[in-house]
Amino acid sequence: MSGQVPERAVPVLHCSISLQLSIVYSAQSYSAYTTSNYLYAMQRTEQERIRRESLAALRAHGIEPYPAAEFTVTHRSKRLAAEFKDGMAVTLAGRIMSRRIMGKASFAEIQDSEGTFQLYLNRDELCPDEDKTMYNTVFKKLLDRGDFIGISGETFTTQTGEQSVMVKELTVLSKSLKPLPAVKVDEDGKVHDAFADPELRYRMRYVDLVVNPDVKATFEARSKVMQIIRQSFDSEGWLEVDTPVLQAIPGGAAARPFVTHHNALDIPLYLRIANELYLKRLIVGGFEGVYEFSRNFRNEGMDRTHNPEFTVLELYVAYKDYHWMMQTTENLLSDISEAVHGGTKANLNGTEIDFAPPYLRVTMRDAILEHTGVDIDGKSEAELRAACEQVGIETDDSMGKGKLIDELFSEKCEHHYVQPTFIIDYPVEMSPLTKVHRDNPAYTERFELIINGAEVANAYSELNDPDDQRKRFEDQLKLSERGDDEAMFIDQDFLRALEYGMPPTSGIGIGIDRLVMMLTNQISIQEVLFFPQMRPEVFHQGPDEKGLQALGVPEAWTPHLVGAGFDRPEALKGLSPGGLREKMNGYRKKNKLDIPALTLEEVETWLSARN
RNA sequence: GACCUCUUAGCUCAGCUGGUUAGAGCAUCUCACUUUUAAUGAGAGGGUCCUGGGUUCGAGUCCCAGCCGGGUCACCA
Repeated sequence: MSGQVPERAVPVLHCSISLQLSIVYSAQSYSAYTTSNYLYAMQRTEQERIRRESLAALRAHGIEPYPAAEFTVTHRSKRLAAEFKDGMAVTLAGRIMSRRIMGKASFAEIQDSEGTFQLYLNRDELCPDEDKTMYNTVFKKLLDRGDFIGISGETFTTQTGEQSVMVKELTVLSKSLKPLPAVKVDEDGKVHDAFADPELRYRMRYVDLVVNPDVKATFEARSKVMQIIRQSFDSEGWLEVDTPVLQAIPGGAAARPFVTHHNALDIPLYLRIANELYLKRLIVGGFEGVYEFSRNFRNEGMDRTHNPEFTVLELYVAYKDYHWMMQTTENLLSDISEAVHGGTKANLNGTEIDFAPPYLRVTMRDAILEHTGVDIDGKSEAELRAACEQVGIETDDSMGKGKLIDELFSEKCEHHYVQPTFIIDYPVEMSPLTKVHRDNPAYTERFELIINGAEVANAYSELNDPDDQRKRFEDQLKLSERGDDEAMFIDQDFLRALEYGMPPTSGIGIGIDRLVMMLTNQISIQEVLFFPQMRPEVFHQGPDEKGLQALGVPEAWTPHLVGAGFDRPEALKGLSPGGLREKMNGYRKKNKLDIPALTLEEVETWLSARN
C-alpha cells in the first residue's frame, strides 16, 4: 500500500475484528464467530478497538508490529543528555510517551530505561522520497502513546533550546493495545491527572512504573541498597548463601507459618519464617561470615508495615559480639545512605533522619524506666503484670515475663525513638536465641535498631552454649503450653549442631523493606514491594457458549443466556429451574425473541447436567 | 476478624434538597498546522454511575446486603 491517508473504513474494521477473535478465542474453533462473541469483542473500549485497527493496518502496510530482530541502540536518554552535542548520529529505542503533531512536522517524547528524550519528526526528513507513508500514515495515524519504537537520526537543539533528535529512520518495535493513563507534567513540574489509585497502581505495577517516575526511583533505590550491602560484605570475604525456604520445622523466630504439603514425602512443610538457624549451622560448618537476603513468610495480618512475604538480610560473623555488630551496622547504614542520597541525612515524612554514626545506645531497662517509670530490674512476673496494668496495658495469663516487658517497650517506648537508636540488653525471657549478658545473667547481649519508632534490625551475640540453648527452648515450650502461640518450636538438629561447637558469633537481621521505606520516604510497605500481596483480582473470563451448549442449551438460546448474564456454565450453579426459566422467558418477552418459550423440563435438564 | 470509609468515561474528578437526554479537563477520532513542549484552533464519538435488592410517580443521589480498595483497631518479637 502506498502513501495517503489510511482507510479506517469497513475493510480494515473487519480485519481487526477477526483478529481480535482469533486472539481471544484461540483455544476455540474459529467458527465460534457468533452474535455474542461479536458483541463481546465490541465491548472493548473505543480506544482499544482503534489501536487494534491500527495494529491490523500496520500489518497491511507490511510492517510487523512485533518484530523479532534485535534493535541495537547507541545511547540511552540520560547519557545522551549528558554527552549531547549538535550533529551526533544516534539510535534510541523506547516508548512513545507523547506526541505533538503540527502538520508536516511533529515532536514526540520517547521514554527508555533512563528517562525521556525529545524527538523531532519532519515529514521530508523521515521520508525523503515520494512515498510519505512512514510519516503521514505510520507515525501520525497508526502509532500511539505507549508504542515502542526505535529511531535513528541526528541530534540538534531547537529554537527553544531543547535537546532533540531529528528522526531519519523509524522502526516499530511493539504496538501497545491499551492506552496508558494520561499523566501530564506542566512546566513547573506539577503532575496533572496522576495515576494515583493504589489498587490500580499495585495490581498493574507495570503501568505504575511507566507513568510514575518516582515509583521507578524508589525501586532503583531498593536495588542500590542491596547492591551496597553485597559489595560491603563481599569485600569482607563473607559468603552469600541460600538456605531452605521449605522447612520441616519453622524455626528462628516466633510467628505463624504458612503450611504446605510435600506429596512424595507425605509430610507438612512450612514456608520459612526465618533462616537464622540454618545460617548458624553454616557457622558451625566453618564459614567465618555468611549472609542471605531471606524472603520470609508469616501468616499474619497485613498493614502498612507488614506484608505476608518480606525480605530480611541476615548476617552471621564468627568471633564477633554485639558491640562489633552495632558498629558494623551503623557504618553500613551510613554507607547505604551516602549511596542513595549522597549524604547521611534522609527526609522521612517531614522528619530528618541522620544515619551518621554513632547511634545512641539505650538499654531496654533505661528505656522503660524513662518512659514509664517502671524499673524492670529484678521484678517477678507478678510485679511486672501489676506494672503493666498500672500504665494501662492489658495482660492475660498466657503472658510470661518476656512478653510483659515486650508490651511495656513496644506500647510505651518504641515510638519515642525517631533517630536511629540501638535498644540494647533485652531480658533473657524474650530472647531465646541470645547469649546471656556477660555482666548480668538476667539480660542478654541483644540489640534492636529503632528508626522512626519502628524496628529495622535485630541482632545478638549468638547463644552457642548447647545446654543453655536446650533449656531456653524448653522454657519456650512451657510458654506454648500456657497458650502463647508465638513460642518457638524445638529444633533438635540445631541443638545437635551446637553440640559439635559453634564459635562465638554475632548475627543480625535487617528488615530490608522497612529500611528502604526509611530511605525513600515511604510510609507504606506496599510502596517498596513491586507486587504487594492483594486479594486476587476477579477476571471476567468472557462467555463460554460451547460450555453452555454442552449442558444441552440449544444454539438459539445460548446468545440470550449470555446476554442475560448467564454466560458460562458456572453461572448456572445453584440456580432453581423455575427461577431461571422465569427469568429467561421474561428476557424473551422483553426482547421480543422469535424463538419458543422455555419449558421447565428443558431448564431442569441443563441444570442437572451442570450440578 | 471488627469498625469507619470510598467506588461516576481510558485517566483525574464535578454532580446541591431525589426531578428533562449524567458533566468537565486530559486522552481518543476527524480536519488544519514544518522548531513544539500541559502545543494550538475547529468539530465528533465515548457511561454496567462497583454489584444485587428495597423505598419512590421518579434513584448516580435515600435505605439494606455484598465485592474490591483505603483507613483505624485486633493480630504481628
